[in-house]
Amino acid sequence: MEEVLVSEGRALKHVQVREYVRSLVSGAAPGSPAPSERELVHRFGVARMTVRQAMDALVVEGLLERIPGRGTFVARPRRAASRLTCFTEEMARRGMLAESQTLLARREQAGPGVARALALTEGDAVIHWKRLRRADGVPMCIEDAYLNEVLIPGFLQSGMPTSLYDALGQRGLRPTWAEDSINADVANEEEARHLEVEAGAPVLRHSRRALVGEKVVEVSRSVYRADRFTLWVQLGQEG
Amino acid sequence: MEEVLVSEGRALKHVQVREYVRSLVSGAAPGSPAPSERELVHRFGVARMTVRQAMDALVVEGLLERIPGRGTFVARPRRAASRLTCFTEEMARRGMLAESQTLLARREQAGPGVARALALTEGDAVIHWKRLRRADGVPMCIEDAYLNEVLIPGFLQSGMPTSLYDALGQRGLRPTWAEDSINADVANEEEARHLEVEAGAPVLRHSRRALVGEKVVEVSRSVYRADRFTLWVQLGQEG
DNA sequence: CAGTGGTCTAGACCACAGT
DNA sequence: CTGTGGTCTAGACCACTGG
Repeated sequence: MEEVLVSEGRALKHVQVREYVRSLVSGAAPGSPAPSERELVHRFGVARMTVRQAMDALVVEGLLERIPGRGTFVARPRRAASRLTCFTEEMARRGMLAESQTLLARREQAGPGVARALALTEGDAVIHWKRLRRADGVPMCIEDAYLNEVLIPGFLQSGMPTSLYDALGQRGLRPTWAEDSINADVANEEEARHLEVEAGAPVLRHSRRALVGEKVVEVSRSVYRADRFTLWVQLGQEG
Repeated sequence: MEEVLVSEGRALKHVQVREYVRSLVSGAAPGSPAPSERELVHRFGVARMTVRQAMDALVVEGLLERIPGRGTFVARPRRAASRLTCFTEEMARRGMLAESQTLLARREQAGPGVARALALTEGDAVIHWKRLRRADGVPMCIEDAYLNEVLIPGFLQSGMPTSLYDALGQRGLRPTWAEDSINADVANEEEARHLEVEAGAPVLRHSRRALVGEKVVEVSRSVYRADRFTLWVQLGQEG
């Protein structure tokens, strides 16, 4: 929760120590030793509690692991639940090149369904963006998204990005939460034409409601070619 | 990581403070104030850093929230990612009654694929359990599961449970991690017969590899009627 | 203004690892 | 044995909040 900021002001000591240690161990192999607390006390001329505050943050973060009597070490990366990604990022993760062909991109007034999903009032401005998505040149999915216009003024004019979540992130609006539903269906005529399959071919239908904090930034429906796409989810017990 | 234990020994002070505060706020409404740090200092006769250590743990845990200049308050429950559930639990969550018809339940020797998935050696003993699952009487899915026999000796003899994860939990083996894959397909003849749909009807295919710690306890493939079942997933940014 | 949490100091003793 | 992290003390000053 505590953050950097204050571009000119002096940095807090525990932040200095924390970032120093982070830079030391970034890229280090799991199991590598981090500096001992007392060594950092001498190097920075601070109290040990200050060093511990710095190290605590990195331990909670999962970067370091303490072993009493031995020292502090780089933790092996904890199993990570599925990252919240958009199509572009997901394809990149799979080593594929994502391309995008915009079928529709305009400002609209929210209808009742979209307004409810975006937690807006009917008639509020939304951005409607429909794209055909390819991976390594092969049609993969049709994505039909609505964005809350109030949160991203000038989005349509700013040149449409490739990676939606990356673009949102640059505005501090990268989704932190998503509610997805997934089911199976068969392609209708229009979908089949775009996806270059036979009508009636199996498809995966994916709906998403993406939030940043309490604000809904995106709702979308996507239809994926089942012969080209399998969804992967990794779930942990906690949150 | 620090834990209670030492049934006879004296409890650590920060643990005493932590558990005192936890008991105070358990059941309290979000936004209710917790005792101030200095109040706890006086009540327990400890240093403020000790109190802060206790409170820090509860803040990291998500139970408390600090507001500088105001105080410490009961946090509203953070959004929870999808719980790791089995069919029985998932149907219960939807307010439906899960029933189960065993199609096959026996001890087998692991074939190459199952052995790899369960992190065993080919020929190791596994439990093969195939069931037709109904919700409110309607066929919903066919689940074909393999369990690591070594981890659950006598499972077949102990009377098959309704909720697999509940039964595993009673042996301390409730999965804490799952790797799922989901895609769309059409039902083959046998599946269609069991699910009481036409062959070629859309279905959702769901594979799971469920672990507790580092041990793989279950691998399964399920096929769901797409007209009766939609998968829901809630994802957070972190883990 | 008084009260809160945020940061920080300069020590201390303990249990435990490894040599 | 030395060095490590785990715990704890008794203060201090700060920025911020609310009345």
